Amino acid sequence: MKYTKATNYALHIMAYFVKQEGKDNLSLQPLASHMDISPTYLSKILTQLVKADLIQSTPGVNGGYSLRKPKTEISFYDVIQAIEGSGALFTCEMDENRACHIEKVMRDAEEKMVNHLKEKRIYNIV
Amino acid sequence: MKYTKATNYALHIMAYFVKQEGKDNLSLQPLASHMDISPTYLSKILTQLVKADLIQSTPGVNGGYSLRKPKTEISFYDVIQAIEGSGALFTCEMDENRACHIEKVMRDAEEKMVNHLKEKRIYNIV
DNA sequence: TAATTAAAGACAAATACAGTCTTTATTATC
DNA sequence: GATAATAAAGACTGTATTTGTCTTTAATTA
Repeated sequence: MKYTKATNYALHIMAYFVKQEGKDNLSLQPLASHMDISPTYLSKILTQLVKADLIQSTPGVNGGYSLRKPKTEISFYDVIQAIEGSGALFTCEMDENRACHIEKVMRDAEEKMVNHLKEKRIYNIV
Repeated sequence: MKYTKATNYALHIMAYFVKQEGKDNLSLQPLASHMDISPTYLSKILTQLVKADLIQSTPGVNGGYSLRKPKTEISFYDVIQAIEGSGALFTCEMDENRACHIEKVMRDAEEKMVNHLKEKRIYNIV
């Protein structure tokens, strides 16, 4: 569970979709102006959200993007995982074979963070 | 609280110091062979631990490094902070002025991880 | 004074991230 | 069927961070 700028964009984008739930498809250009991101960069992030089945897209005239699931089912974790994957923050590459006690503590710590992100839903903050 | 390879080295180094507590100063070369890190790179990490007052160093013949505090007082957090500082993992740069609700959730999540790292001591795992 | 040790800082290579540009594929409308 | 509007894909560049090396300087003991 690492974070980049794209993570932040994705979370803000999803929050916007949750706010606009029920309205028409949102297309790239208006979204880009509203979020103040370049359309091409935004496009890459949206494509990742589509692949993770959080939103759906339709090309062509009147196309755009819209939520795929009920808004109550979308956690912070879901969104971040869509962008960053689910790799651990910390990996010990020293004691290759045997279990590393340090890694264990670090993973347990990260798990507490992740659990919080699984509990919190996007609609909790719109 | 971000992590790099240097974080992992530092934690393993401190674990070794805790194990060796009470023995003579450990100097760079033996430490480097034991940890399998290049001496010059190790030196940079040790210098950071010295600056954070976790260990102390003495130059010259029979010099080296040794623990600065009672081993029961050294948390994972202390070590990581010495290497990485205490910057947050996640920062929202969008809503410059007003508080960002997304950032709030992310910071709360991180805090749970950090609290775990403050509770766990190095001597717990040696 | 010489030998041993740590500290500091310049430097290089590798990696990851942010962001742009161009081309292709799909859909609706005329 | 042609055209316009839209998303998807992929190559590419610039920048920042991290890892690691090398060289020089400073401190301490014998």
